[in-house]
Amino acid sequence: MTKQRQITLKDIAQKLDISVSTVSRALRNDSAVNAHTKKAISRMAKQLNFEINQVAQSLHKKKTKALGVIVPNLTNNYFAASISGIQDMAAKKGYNVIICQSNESYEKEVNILRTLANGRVDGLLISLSRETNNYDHLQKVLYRGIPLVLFDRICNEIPVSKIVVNDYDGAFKATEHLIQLGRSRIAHIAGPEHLSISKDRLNGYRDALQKYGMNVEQELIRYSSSYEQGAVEQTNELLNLPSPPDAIFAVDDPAAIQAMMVMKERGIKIPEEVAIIGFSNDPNSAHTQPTLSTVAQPAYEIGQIATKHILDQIHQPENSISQTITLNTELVLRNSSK
Amino acid sequence: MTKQRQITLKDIAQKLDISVSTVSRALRNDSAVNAHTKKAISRMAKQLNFEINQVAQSLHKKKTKALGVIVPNLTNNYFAASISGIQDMAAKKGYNVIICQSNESYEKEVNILRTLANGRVDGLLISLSRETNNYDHLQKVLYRGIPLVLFDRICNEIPVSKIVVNDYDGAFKATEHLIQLGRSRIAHIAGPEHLSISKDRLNGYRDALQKYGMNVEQELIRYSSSYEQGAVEQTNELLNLPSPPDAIFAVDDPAAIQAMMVMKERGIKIPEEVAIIGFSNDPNSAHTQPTLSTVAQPAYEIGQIATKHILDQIHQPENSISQTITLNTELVLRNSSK
DNA sequence: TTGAAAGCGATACCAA
DNA sequence: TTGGTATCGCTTTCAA
Repeated sequence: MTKQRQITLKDIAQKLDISVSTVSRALRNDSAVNAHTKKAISRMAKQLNFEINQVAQSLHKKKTKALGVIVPNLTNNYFAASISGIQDMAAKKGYNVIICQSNESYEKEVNILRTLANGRVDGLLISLSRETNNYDHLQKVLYRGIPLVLFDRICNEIPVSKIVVNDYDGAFKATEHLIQLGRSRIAHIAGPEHLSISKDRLNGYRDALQKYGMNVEQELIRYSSSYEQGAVEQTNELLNLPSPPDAIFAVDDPAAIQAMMVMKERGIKIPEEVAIIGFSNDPNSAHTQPTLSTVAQPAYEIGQIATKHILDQIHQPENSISQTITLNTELVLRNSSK
Repeated sequence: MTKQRQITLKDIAQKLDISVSTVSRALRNDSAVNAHTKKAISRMAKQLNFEINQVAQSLHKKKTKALGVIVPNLTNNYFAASISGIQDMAAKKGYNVIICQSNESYEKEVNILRTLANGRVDGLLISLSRETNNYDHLQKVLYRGIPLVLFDRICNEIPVSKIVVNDYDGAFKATEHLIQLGRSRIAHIAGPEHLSISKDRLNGYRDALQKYGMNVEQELIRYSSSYEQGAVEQTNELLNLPSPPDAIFAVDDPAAIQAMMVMKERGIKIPEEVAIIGFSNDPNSAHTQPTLSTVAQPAYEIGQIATKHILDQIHQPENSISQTITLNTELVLRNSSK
């Protein structure tokens, strides 16, 4: 199989003995081209199997028709769903999506951002790694005039559009639900301390307790140390307390599911002894035993909305203002909190 | 915030009153550049916050340092894990990954392929949509000399490297396991008919039955019609048979989980009345009630290997031969088949 | 060791 | 309606 050289405008021009400019115009359906010429050109293009070179086009137009996406982890259902939303919306608008995962590493995030920002993409959608608590890399991208939108794992230090769910409200509702179930020692398995989602969910939890006149006990709030197995450790700590919790609100479904595994191993009855509720409505949560109550986040929609925003910014950079869009969550009650 | 113009080699050259060529050489650490000049250039580059324009570089080199990936669906755990493997390996070798989903549509797959192949990527990794049974679009890409590797959802009609698991063997082992459990009416919830994975798994199922002297009954083999809810229908059909099955081998875990839901609704005891086993070792399968037996596929590794292969082809197109790499599966026995 | 100039492929301005 | 030419930013050959 001989590697076929790429067909260019020049090839078509030479075959038809006309100029490259005319070929270019004709293929873009410029009205200032004779109908006959146009027809001949498009016929020849088809015959030669011509496909335009997007790289050359990008260089000239300074537009790549590509969006960059950086997420902590692709295998997390939440991010997979968001990306699916991003990808569908981008495709609809004629954009490609370059996806990178930071693997929860700040250093990787910085590197990826640097390479993506070098003319490869017209805009960036980012969900921050759990390690990220310095935002110079984002600031740099902004300074270079590249549109940027944060989603889910955002930070408040950077003035860009952000798409999030109402984490505070979701956490509040989840905690309130456990209270109304009659639980009195409600623990919280918290997320990485400096992430805004962790803070917001923790605050929702705290405020719900306070609204119902319950104490916020520090020993019932546990932060994870490692990402993968964090909740295992936290759950064990909670269950080992002299006075263990009778309910747990976990920062996300993976954490909740880990907690459930620990409790099952220890023979603790869910929800009779300990009720539990997660966050994110991971597909897994509908299949656990017992099925897991959770707070549903519209992941796919977040991806779509974030994409719509970045495209708006790309197409009309002048009249686009940074705004934070907060979507609502929904309590999904299942058997783990009955 | 004023949009900063992109810094180019020319800017550095002008500031230092030297030529663009020298700047280009220096930044690539060409030995034929005076050490002093080099130092001055790299200092200036840093000072101006210079980042090379990859699009211009790509145009010249005819290399984009990007790989294209097309999968049917990003939210499927199997594909998410494969992509994670692709992405990690690609990043390690300095490549970006452009990810697209065909949403199981042949038409979309063709379109995506067309746009990606236009100079955007140096190679393509594809897992075919369930609708795809014409391979002209792949042939075209091959003819244009763009390296191509198929993984998981492959076809045998195109002479390229393929990375798959031993679907036949996995299915055989799964079916054999059900037989050894003492089950006598073992059904198969099959995948889309023309996909090679469906065929191979079906054959493994058939041969296992035959090896043990059991009949292959057509009524116990059910193909899904729609993708999303296919297994629901198939399961109901099976359970409504005059003589329903006492075991089910499902083409993948999502299908198996759907089947379990149907059986639970109908009050059928798993595994006492009907044992079930899936395929792919989806993370969900460890959390279902009962936990789901399955056949584990090394999704992440498949992604890594596929990427290694495409990179080999890109770097040494001459001595790369098309080969099919078959990875082994592993039986994961849980409570749904005890 | 350095510079000038051509070229990658497409677009757009200015002339004709 | 068409063609010539400069340009996008970088690389590379040829000459100096």
